[in-house]
Amino acid sequence: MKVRERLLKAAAELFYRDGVGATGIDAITARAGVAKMSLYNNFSSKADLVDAYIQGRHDEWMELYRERLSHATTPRERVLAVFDSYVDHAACAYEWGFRGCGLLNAAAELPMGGPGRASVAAQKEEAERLFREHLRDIRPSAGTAVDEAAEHLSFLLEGAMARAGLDGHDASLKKARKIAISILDKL
Amino acid sequence: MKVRERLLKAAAELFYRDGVGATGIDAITARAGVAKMSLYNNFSSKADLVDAYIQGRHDEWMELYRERLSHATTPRERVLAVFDSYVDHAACAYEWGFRGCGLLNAAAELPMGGPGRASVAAQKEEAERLFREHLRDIRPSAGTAVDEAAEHLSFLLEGAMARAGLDGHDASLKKARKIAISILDKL
DNA sequence: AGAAATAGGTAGATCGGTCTACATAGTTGT
DNA sequence: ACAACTATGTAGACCGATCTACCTATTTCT
Repeated sequence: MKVRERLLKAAAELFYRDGVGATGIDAITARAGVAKMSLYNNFSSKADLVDAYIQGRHDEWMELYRERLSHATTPRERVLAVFDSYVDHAACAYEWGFRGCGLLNAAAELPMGGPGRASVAAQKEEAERLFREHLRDIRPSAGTAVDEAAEHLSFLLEGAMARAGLDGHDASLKKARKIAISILDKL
Repeated sequence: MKVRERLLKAAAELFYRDGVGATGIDAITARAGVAKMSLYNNFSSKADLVDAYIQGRHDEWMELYRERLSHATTPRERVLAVFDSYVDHAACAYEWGFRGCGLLNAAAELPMGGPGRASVAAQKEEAERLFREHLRDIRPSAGTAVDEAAEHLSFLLEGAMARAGLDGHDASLKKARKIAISILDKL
């Protein structure tokens, strides 16, 4: 594994487990088994590494979602695939101790105007957009009702993830999935 | 205003705006207009101050909720009072720049086993408990349906707060309140 | 008088970031 | 074939700044 990948992997683990601010450069390079200069040969700064971490988590989730999507046959299953991808991502984090959505946790530490928060916001908007598209396949005639339902599902999912992070397990996420099913039933 | 209150007020502003880890004690004492030693005369450590900050935010929210509750006449209005108290708390934060739920943001920075995370989790459980009690007044006969609806509302509310924090305004919270009304209609 | 708060400094660690000196491996020129 | 060059990485010292926490001597308030 190349140096840059080792750095990203080590940073991802430590940023998620201990937080961005609490993780020092030395801890990252030590865990990656890499010289400190190698970090600055691959990233211009710690902030740059943080941005790469956020982008990496987004890509990681998208891959999990696409995998779920490929096995979904109905629009309803495609809606639930978003929930399942969140559960899958939570399962990935179990080995380091589940602490909720890494993107939301990182955003909580980032300053208001920065690119990191914007990336996290974009991921949440994308999840809502996926809901909206699949819901439109279920009820093509509905207009703003679909938009509201997509927002509803997004809030439900993100709230369950926040609660799950506090609890340290994904039970809330699975309950939210059940609630989502009953929402789809009433749609 | 006494020294301890000035410290708590300054800490609350800086912890919320910049995050817990990024805020040094010098910044807190400077903003409070207080000597550095006064901090350690009133709090045993920064971690102790952080715990007091979390407790203070919880109390602050509870007061806003009780104020809303005192003007609610029906169980349905008491359910919505929880949403309104969140909107009220968000409005308090506008002068420093709204960044979402201060408790969730703080929890994102706190280690897993500590008392801070437990306090935050307890606040979220309390909000869900309030939902559950008021819902039970609406539908006393229902059993697990009420529990599920309370969880549903909790996830909806927390998710909307998370999204609102990323957006920097409380529009999502107000949309979640509308969705909550339609949930109550279908109950 | 006595308690509480003040200003300011100190200790010791850690932070992000830079720098030098050296090792290794692959490529190039002759 | 063999030396020279380049790219990449390592180990570790080093920088100024900042961090938490504690200490002392002085002033303020009741």
